[in-house]
Amino acid sequence: MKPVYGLIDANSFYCSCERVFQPRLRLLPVVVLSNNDGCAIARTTEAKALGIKMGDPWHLIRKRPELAAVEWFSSNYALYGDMSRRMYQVLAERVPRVEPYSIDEMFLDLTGLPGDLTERCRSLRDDVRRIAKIPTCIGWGPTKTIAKLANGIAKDNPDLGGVCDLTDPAIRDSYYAALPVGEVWGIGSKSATKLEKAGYRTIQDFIDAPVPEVRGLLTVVGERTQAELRGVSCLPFVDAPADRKSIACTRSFGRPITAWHEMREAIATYATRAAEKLRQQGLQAGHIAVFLHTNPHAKGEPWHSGQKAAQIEPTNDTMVLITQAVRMLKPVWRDGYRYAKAGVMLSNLEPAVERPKQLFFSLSDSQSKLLMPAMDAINARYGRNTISPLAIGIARPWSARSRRLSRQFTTKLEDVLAAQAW
DNA sequence: TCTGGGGTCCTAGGACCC
DNA sequence: TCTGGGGTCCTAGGACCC
Repeated sequence: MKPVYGLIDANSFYCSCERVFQPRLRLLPVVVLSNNDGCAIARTTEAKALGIKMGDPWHLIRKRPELAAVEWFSSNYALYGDMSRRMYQVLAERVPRVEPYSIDEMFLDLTGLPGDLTERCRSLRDDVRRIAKIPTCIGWGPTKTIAKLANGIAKDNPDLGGVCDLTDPAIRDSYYAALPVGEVWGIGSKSATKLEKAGYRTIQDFIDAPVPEVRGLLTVVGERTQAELRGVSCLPFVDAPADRKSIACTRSFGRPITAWHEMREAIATYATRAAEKLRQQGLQAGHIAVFLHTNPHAKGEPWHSGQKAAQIEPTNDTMVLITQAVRMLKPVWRDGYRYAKAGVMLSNLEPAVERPKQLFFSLSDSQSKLLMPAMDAINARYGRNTISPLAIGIARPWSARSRRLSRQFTTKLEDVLAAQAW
């Protein structure tokens, strides 16, 4: 049976999440900003129409007079993550196999489903809208790459009613001839430029290019994309998420850090957060890396960046990871610079199982086995950092800005909307 | 004048994605 | 004053080994 891959993707997902609980935002231009209120990372149609681009630095563009009425929000990941879960729920109850791809996108296995696919996808879309309150588009075809393309076409052509079927090769060809190769999933700006220089401008040009040449320009990755566009499925449906390979916590600061004790706090904070993520996923890390750097955009300001990494005895203990991270940080820190960002990255991940290791173990090993779960339980119940190592500081004046954060409408009891009827 | 071949593992860097 | 964060995969090159 020929496979049919579908891709459902939320429209302006973060903005749509904000609109669910603030109906006044309907029809208004809305943007959601990245961490630290830095860049625009989600825009509604109305905001796009005003010329706001993905990744535009907000502090630079907000001064434009025509943007005065734009509603903007800091990222509220607790809300978006929960809305994503609801979206998944609706789909999982209606489609045999759903593969989450990102926070706002899911692949659907539509192979062999009875009835008219267009009707089915329309009603899926309606259900997500009605139950999870999120507007979406759905595209489908014989490969994941084609499904992605179909989804993009549905987004760009409102007259299609939010769905696009690229099963028919003749219909595909008409789009292939008209669309630039950079529209394809997996062809980024660098690859698009390479292809254009070699004379391949449209998707059709790319498909017709000799395979060895594609391989030479874009390696096996490009070769695979080309095959997928030809209708040969190379990217299978994945039922279970693959094992994580790395976990990171990196942040820009709300203001530059110039003092060692603040940088130490920041790294300890990131190590703490990374360790929490490790334990949530039942993993431990055998490799840790830290980095810091000054502001790459500040012309004329002295630049410094540093990084250091090391293998460690596999652990997911917050205290151990803080100690290691700070130890790694010391040699890369230099006085006299204005640091803008730092981070902690953990890799060589493995399941956190009991295993015989060092010949000499300390008492703290067995203590932390009790302490970490207790800390996690308390913080899960009463909120992040209800209890935390003192190393992460108390006030954290360097932490990221988040000046217009909406409420945690769905995940925090105090933030739930109240309705009154009488 | 002459200086092997083949394999593995690790890391850094680049490109991509959302 | 203020320009994100978190992932994946691939390749090239070096170290090392026999």
